[in-house]
Amino acid sequence: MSPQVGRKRDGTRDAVILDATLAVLAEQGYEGMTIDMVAAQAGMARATVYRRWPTKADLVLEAVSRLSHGDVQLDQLPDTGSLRGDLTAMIVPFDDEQQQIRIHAVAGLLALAKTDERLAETATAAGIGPWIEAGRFLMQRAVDRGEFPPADVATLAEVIPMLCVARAVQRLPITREFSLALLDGVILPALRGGREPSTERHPA
Amino acid sequence: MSPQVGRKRDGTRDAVILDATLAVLAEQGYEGMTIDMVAAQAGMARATVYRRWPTKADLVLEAVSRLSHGDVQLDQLPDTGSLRGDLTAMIVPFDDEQQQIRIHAVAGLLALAKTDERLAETATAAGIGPWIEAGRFLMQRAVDRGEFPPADVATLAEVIPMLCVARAVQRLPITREFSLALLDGVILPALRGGREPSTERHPA
Amino acid sequence: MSPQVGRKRDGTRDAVILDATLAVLAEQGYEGMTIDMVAAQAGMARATVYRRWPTKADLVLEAVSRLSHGDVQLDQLPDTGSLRGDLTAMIVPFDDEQQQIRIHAVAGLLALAKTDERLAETATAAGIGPWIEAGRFLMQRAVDRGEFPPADVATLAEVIPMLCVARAVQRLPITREFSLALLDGVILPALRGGREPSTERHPA
Amino acid sequence: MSPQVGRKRDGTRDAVILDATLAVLAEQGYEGMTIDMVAAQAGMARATVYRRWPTKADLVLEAVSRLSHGDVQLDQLPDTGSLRGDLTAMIVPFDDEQQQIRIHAVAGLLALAKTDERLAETATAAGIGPWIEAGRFLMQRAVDRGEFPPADVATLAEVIPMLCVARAVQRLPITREFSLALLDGVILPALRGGREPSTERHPA
DNA sequence: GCCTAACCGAGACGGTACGTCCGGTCTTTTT
DNA sequence: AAAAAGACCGGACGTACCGTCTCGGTTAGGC
Repeated sequence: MSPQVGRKRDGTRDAVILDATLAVLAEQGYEGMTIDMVAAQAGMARATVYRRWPTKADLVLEAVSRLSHGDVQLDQLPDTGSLRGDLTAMIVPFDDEQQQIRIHAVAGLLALAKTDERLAETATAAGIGPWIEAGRFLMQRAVDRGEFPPADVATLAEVIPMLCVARAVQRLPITREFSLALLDGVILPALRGGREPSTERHPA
Repeated sequence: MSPQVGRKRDGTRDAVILDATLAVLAEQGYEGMTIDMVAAQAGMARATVYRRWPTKADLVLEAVSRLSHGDVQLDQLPDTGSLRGDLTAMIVPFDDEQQQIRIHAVAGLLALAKTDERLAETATAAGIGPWIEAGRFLMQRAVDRGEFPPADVATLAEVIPMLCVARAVQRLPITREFSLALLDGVILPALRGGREPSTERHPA
Repeated sequence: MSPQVGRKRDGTRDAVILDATLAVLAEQGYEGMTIDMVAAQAGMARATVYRRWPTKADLVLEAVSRLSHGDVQLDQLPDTGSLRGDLTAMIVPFDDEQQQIRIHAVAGLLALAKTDERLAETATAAGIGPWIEAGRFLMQRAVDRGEFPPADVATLAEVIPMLCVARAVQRLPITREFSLALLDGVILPALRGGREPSTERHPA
Repeated sequence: MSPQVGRKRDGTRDAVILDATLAVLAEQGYEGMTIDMVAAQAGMARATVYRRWPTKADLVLEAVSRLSHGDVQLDQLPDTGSLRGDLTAMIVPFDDEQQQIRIHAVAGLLALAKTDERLAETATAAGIGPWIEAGRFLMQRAVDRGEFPPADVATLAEVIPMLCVARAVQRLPITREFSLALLDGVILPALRGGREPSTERHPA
């Protein structure tokens, strides 16, 4: 169809630009981020960025979307035998700097949700959706194998990622300790607590 | 001290401007909001806005900060006898439009958290801080009177507000059903579950 | 008729304001002049200025108009016997600072001529009109008594004032030397030259 | 030297903007002129104007400065044999509309002379300087060839241009008749009159 | 090995919001 | 009622950024 004559677009630049976008986004937030900053960080011209993504929003959207590739795959999830082990194994690598950028980028992106209709559901979904989905899968597996009684797994799976993003918005560091506190203070107790409303008092 | 000469600043206008700010912010997000829009909505000149707040960020910051006044008071919290009753009573009024604006304004403000250092801790804290604090108080009281075993109340109290904001960011409505699902699916089960790690399987 | 209750308007302030206007106008020009500057220079509030003159243009107009009062009167013109003596006598007092302000104020006022229709003919007329008129009177008298042949006195009378203003516009000082050069290099030669076109060469 | 990378600035736009500036300036004066008006008149964006001239004053300054290009050249002055013929030939083309704009623009610019130090000598010099210089050249030539006795040519050359500007300030039209009246009523008589002070009466 | 089309860097351009400043009006307190 | 102080409305100024366009120069392919 397209004879594809002429110089080919340098495909390797896409990734460089997206990385630069994430870096600037994490540091400056959406407001403070400038296409010029991204281009400078990536070491190329503004036009090269615009040739690939028509607007700042598109650029940021794809940059955050790419976060879902390559790190969390449902078929490579840990299987330690207990949910706590599984989730801990998943949480630990989030200590590295790459993941810090990831979460802070999502936080920086929230600016757009109100402005750009398309980002409404996509933004956070792309950034932390796979994380949520992985957690949901692990929890459901634990329930299915009888480790816990039936529970509102879908809602529980959102808790850790969302509260991590909330911390990022407040410029607080996302430490493993914090994630583990959520795990032991909210997720596991909730799963142990089961679905039925508690009306009787617990035994003193 | 100062004998206060000259025409007095019309103090009632501050509130009008802040209300207009919240309305525009909730509808357009920080990006889409314009000082002109706010001034037009408030029915006054741009300069009148700038006389009070030097920058758009300052204006939005105070608008959201004011959210913490007048609606949630620790000494007027419900006391129904059970935590579920208390939290339900607190959740229900959040159905009204004023509270919708409040939450959506916080969501619209997140854009700034990365750009403006001052907003880092203040933004969310001012918007939903009192809400979190009230929940924490009610939960602690329930634990203290033996309704639940000891728990990480501080963390649990953040869950409902944060996830509501997260929904607002995604342009989803904050319904009472959603809040109650969080209550019954996360908070109460977690409190019932207690602090100790569960290692044994639950009885089938 | 008017019972004239309340505090009386302090009539002395008008002159203070007008003097301040001239001073600022001469220094800053019309563009650079601010009502605030005038009020500060006069040591009173802006409103006090506006109560007397509705607009900046009116204020400046009257300030410059007042220049025509009190210093040049047709019935008190010098009469030395020769035109050169008369004009020299009239020129000399223009060395003082008051007259410098006068001329520089006229120059500073020119800004308005294009903007404000009313100032079109009034502006320069008020500032230098009496000066022109006095010169015209003296020249006509000299012609009438036979000191010079008939000449286009009306036009000649404009030359010195206009070129002085032109110098003021260029921020050059208006010295007596300059005025005398005009007198001896333009006015008197022109009057000597008479009205008839010169076609024959002058005798070497 | 500089390899001139990037899109080239459209050089033709400078002239369009300057023409628009002169047109608006002549019509509205400096006060009434707006960068938006100029941009609209020139058919381009405000930023395009500001990219070339940082301030309104700079723009107007250059617009008026450009007036000195292309119309009065010392090596193309008329040579009719008599000074009156030369000056008349030079005056006549000033009837056209382009020259009207020129003079009125200079008049409109005078507003700035006091505000902007740079305009002090440049403004009028650029607008009417070449005109003055041309007149001075023609007069000096006439004196040199013995058409007139020695005279203060430098001062005389300023008379016609300055009084024309003065008329423009007063919103009066600059007609050929007016210029000729100056020529026959001031310039030529003054040249005929010569340099020596007249003390004796002219013969009846 | 050249031609051609597309790429790239650099920056002009249109448009729009920001935050400042000033002219002119209005309000409050003091004299 | 005038005066001092200053809030208020309206609008222009000059800056910065977004997204588009244009320009030289370079780099693939296809012939």
